[in-house]
Amino acid sequence: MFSMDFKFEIASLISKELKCKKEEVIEVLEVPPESNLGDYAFPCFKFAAKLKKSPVELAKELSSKLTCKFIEKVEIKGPYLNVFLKNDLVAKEFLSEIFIKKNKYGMSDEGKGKTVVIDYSSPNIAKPFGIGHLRSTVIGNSIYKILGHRGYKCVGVNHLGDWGTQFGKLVVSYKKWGDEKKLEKDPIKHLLEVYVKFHSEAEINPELEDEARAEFKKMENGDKESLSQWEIFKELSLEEFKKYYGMMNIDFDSWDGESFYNDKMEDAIKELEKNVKTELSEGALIVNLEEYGMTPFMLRKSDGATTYHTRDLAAALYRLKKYKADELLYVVGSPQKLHFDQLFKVLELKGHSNKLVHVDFGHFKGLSTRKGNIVFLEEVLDKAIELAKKTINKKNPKLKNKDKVAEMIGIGAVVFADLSNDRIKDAVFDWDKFLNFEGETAPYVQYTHARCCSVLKKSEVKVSKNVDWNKIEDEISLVKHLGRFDYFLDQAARQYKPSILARYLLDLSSLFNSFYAKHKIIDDGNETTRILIVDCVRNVLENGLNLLGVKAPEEM
RNA sequence: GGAUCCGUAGCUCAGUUUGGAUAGAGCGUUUCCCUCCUAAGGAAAAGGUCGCAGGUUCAAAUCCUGUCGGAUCCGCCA
Repeated sequence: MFSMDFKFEIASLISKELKCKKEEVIEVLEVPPESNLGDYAFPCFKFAAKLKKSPVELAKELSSKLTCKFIEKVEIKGPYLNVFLKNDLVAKEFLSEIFIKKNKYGMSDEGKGKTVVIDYSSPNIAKPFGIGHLRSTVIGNSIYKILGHRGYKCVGVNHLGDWGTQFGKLVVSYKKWGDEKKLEKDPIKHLLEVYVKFHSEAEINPELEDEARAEFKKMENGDKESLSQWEIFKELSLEEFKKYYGMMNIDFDSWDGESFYNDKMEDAIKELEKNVKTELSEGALIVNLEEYGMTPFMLRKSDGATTYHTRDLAAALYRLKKYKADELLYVVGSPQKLHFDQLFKVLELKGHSNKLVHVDFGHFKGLSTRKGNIVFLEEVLDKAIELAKKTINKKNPKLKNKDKVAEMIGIGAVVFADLSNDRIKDAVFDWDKFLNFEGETAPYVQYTHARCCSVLKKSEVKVSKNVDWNKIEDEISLVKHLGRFDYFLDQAARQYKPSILARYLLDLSSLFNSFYAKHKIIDDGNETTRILIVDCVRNVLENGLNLLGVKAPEEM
């Protein structure tokens, strides 16, 4: 925010000299790749041709005229004009702001008055909560928090996969191979077992598929027996899912899953047909999307049953109406790209101009539920927590609340590992990546936070913003990075990429740790200023971690 | 056959949307650094024809075209 002001002021100085619009200068004014090249750089070659001068000439001319109270010096480096700001003024702007705003630092009213409905996590009932579902869950959760911080009203929807022919399969296979005792003992594992068995048996015996379809038809028609079986499966699954959500401190505003829309599909079709032309093709009701280069959007199968197209249409219409949503976000894997392109096109054809975004992400390679080849979230979290506990016992055996801290660290490591890379890329599941506490990991950032807390606790100095700003020297790169929090948050929000925030926190931690190793903070003649910086770093780290859904322990 | 996404160091990735200054991290490898605020840390070394080939430009990892690898999707599963 404040750094934008510096940029703005420099741009207006330059534009005055060049007699052009301020915006033109702002657009090209950049931040140099290295800090020894200054705070802002003006690429003279972008204007030189227009003014019929060589870039170097232009740079020379400008350099003598760029003076103001916050500019330390101006340097010509090739065709670039590099502007250096005065450290004390920069530090004063950034640090005072953080000190005053505390955990509200980085908030903005960017999204004020706008409601965004975010569909995330959305696991399938009666299937294990695998590591594959973790991505949607943690990415969605973080986007929910980040957008909230930027002023949006967020509605988090867990669109449970609790309906469809798969439940026909499940009821049929449970009837054939199910075991009540096994179901009681470990419901999800047992249901997965019979589900996998169904698929292997169906390969030899294809009429099983028909049987499953018939069973689901019974459910749709309200058959009590089938439905009560389904209820049991659903309840058992939800119980387990909520355990994980609790561990990760994730909650939803709505749990309306697929079954919720069961009685809203016919209305949705009618509603759509008011504005969009549908047609019958091979007995199925479709919206032809050929002219948009897409395959048809199928509303009803030839046997009269609705599809997930219909269901997602009904859900979208419901969300737009009920929450008066300005934006709909779907945090769903990239294999469903086409599906959402189709859905968005149909909504557009219906006349909706809302922002519709498929926040897509790559998947873990080589994992598939149908083949029973799956990594369980429970196992990953448990192992991470266990390892964290071991590490604590080794490194800090006197720590209080060991169990609680181990949970913060273990879960943090897993969540962060999944968030820190660009969501679009496919990932190879690797235990070492999730169970690593060094380098670019949550424990690294958490450790940095704990270090800050420790210093603050030991120092006798009271944190205050009445410090000697002239004593800012080596600290300046750290301070400047603190000032960029707003920019990176904005980018993360705009691109729906928590990874941008995660990278920022890693960089901030790295800068702090370098500083920490090089300089003493307590009893070094400059304690008041440095303590303020430590307090600000701590504040931004905690704030940033929270927005990622990771907790920041004070000791570890 | 049609469409989308990915390809950067031994491995995992930033940087590509908005083209600019010697392409950055982490892991692993090789050295150092705890009588001093938490070594889950810090300092340094080694490691790259940015898949390949063209094109646009004063300037390309970044934009365009082609091509090769890998992944994914393409109406009666969700």
